Amino acid sequence: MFDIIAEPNRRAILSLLVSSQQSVGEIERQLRMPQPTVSKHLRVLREAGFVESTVDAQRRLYRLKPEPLQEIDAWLAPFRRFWSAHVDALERHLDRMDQSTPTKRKDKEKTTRPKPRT
Amino acid sequence: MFDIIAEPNRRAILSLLVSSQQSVGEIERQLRMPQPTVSKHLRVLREAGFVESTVDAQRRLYRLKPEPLQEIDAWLAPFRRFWSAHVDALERHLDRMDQSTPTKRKDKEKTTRPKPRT
DNA sequence: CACGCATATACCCTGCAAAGTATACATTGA
DNA sequence: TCAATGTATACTTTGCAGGGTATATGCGTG
Repeated sequence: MFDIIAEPNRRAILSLLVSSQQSVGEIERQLRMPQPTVSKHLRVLREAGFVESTVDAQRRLYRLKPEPLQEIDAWLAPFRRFWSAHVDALERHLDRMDQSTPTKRKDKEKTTRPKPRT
Repeated sequence: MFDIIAEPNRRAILSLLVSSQQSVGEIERQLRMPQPTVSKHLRVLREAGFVESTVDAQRRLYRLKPEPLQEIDAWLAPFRRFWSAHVDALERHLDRMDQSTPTKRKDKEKTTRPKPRT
């Protein structure tokens, strides 16, 4: 599942399909990649359940299926909890620093403060 | 970035680190993988910014850094919109079904829908 | 200082995934 | 029926990532 989205072309295809379903030829033209490449990646995506296709005459229309990406989203959940906790801690820490050492700052190592936005 | 988390051992390491920082040896033991493997994956993770390390005598303590995973989370955003839109549409559809056929219900297994693809 | 523990790195080997090219298959329309 | 279009697949080649083994490096301790 993670291998699937590791491939940049496949991610591009998925991003294309998020707006609406597309035929192989449309994907081929928009992403400027050779047709066999598109077909092969679509096959991988289909077999992994990321997309499904319907037949429209000679064309095949591919559309997104949400489940696999939802699973990836689910995998991220513990990490989301992790970093939101850390943003909170950082903000509390910086708040205390700001009032306890308003004029001096050591900057011994990487005390460079990045933008603490989420 | 996506290549990084495509590797199962690396995902395991990241999942371990989400609870607290760990030394190489601790990771090695908990995941039952050879030490060079752990070190090599940690190197990849460090160079990609997923983890950072501090020195504690002969040990090195590795801890999670949130940014790269946050970017992956951000990449998922459009897809989240996609599938929630679909859930909404499905729910609206089912709502209409519910009021258009209000009296007839096989009140065996109540409103259990036949596995609607979310 | 020498040893032992903890970690990193060098090296080789193997498998596999992606690209490219050519070709097969299927559907439509004349 | 044939040609054209649209898509899938077969085959080969190549690069690279990951594993295994051995060894190097660094840091405490007797």
